[in-house]
Amino acid sequence: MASQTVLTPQADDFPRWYQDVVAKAEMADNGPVRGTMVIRPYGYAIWERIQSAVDARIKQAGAQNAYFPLFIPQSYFEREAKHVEGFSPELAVVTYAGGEELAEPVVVRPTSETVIGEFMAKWIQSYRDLPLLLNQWANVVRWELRPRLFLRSSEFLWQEGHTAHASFEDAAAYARMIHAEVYDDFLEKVMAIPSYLGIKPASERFAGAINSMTAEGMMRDGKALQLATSHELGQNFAKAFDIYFQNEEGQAELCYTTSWGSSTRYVGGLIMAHGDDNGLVLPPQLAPTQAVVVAVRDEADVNDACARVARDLTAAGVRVVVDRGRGSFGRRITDWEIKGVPLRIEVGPRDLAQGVVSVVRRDNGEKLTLPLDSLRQHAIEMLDAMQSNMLEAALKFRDGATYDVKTVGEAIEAAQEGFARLSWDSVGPHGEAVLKTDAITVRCLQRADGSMPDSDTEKNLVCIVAKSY
RNA sequence: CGGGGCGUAGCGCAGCUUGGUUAGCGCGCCUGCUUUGGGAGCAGGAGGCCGCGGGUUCAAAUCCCGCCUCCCCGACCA
Repeated sequence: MASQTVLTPQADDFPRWYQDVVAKAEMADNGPVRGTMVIRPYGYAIWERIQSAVDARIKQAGAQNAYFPLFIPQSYFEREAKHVEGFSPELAVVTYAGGEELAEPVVVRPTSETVIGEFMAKWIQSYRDLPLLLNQWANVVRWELRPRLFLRSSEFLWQEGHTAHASFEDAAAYARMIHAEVYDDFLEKVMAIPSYLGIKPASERFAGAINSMTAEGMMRDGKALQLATSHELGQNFAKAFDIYFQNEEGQAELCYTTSWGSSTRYVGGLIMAHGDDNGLVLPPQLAPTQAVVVAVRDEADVNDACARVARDLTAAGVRVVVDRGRGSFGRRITDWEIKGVPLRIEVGPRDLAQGVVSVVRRDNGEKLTLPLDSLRQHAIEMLDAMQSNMLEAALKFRDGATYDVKTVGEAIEAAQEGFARLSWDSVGPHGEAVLKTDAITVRCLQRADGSMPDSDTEKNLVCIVAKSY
């Protein structure tokens, strides 16, 4: 009966809390090879909902799904100097297969710009073939030194978009559109995570890009997490892979390409942006189970009533499961809380005698006693309210922990508990080096009004600096 | 790669200093009964190449040598 701490409190040890949640909510396990991850059914169900929401937006943006191979000839990587330089340290390379040494080693893809570039060159002949808008859902491998489940694993799942365009302007506009209408829209509307959108300073740019955009979310411990990224690749990959098209005058021109990606890291962000000391808190739109109907006791009347409630809510489009009354009540509801299920509907003999049920909201703990006949409508309203409340709460938390400062010294102080925002001119490459000694980085550059700059050479930019995952 | 630590049941650990024959504890798991409105109680039970290899000894989880692993802190990334 005595309630003890099930999870390490966030304030005691945030990383430990994170591990506890991942384990106790049955989201993932470490794989047998260091840095690999087993995604368990509950974690995968969340990922599938993320995937479908992101995929729908990608298709809305006009891109089509395709699939390219896991194995890439090593020579492809060597064609783009910056790209090979950036990725070499984390490549997994197959040198032995089929019982013998391979003539040319094969790289396990860490990202697919190179293979896809090769095929873009083959498929693009004329300006009529442009823009070419591709996306793939795949696994990628980056040999990580410091792996953490969902946040940084040696193998992870993601989507990577790759496009080719006839002009710099068209490529830039498309990458920006993806960033705003796929990533930011998804993060805000579905994940309920507000993010700072901006461009990366040169030091943090993708290997081979001319410009990298990012969406930076704030976690509950005040650290930053990069949740998505979009790159303008200029003509770098087009040159390396001969991606030419004939223009309307019949002359050969190099394409401009983009790439953009987001991954299972979303799940880590979800945990850390919304979770509390009782576990996960899932935005209703992402929750595999939106409401659990908990039978207080394992009795026929109670179970029958639970089944009726579940049927009613399912008919109204709510994702429901019934928890029949086996095992102690306290244990069961604690488990549902750890899993972050948005609504808990408790049905017991005392409720039934009065024709009511008790409904508890996961995000704010609000508990209501509602008549059975109005439950359906209230449940839908509560789910909607919770979805928008979570975004508001996250926004308030983030804004409250973002400090406007003047100097690098003040930024270091502010970054101990949140984000610091200051003029980019007062930081620059030298300031970045100073910040780095405190494990703080420039997360992104923005215009003073918070909008996305055209490039890092724009005047009067501000930067957001923080510790990060 | 440099510094620090760990390896004993599914998980978390004790035992090692001062060797001693059936290797313990908590959680979890199985069976039964009683329970069930905030992590239930009792009883019974299953589960171990004590990281690997060698050595010392009548006897090694324990002492010695070698190796391996994983974790934590300093250079990259979705």
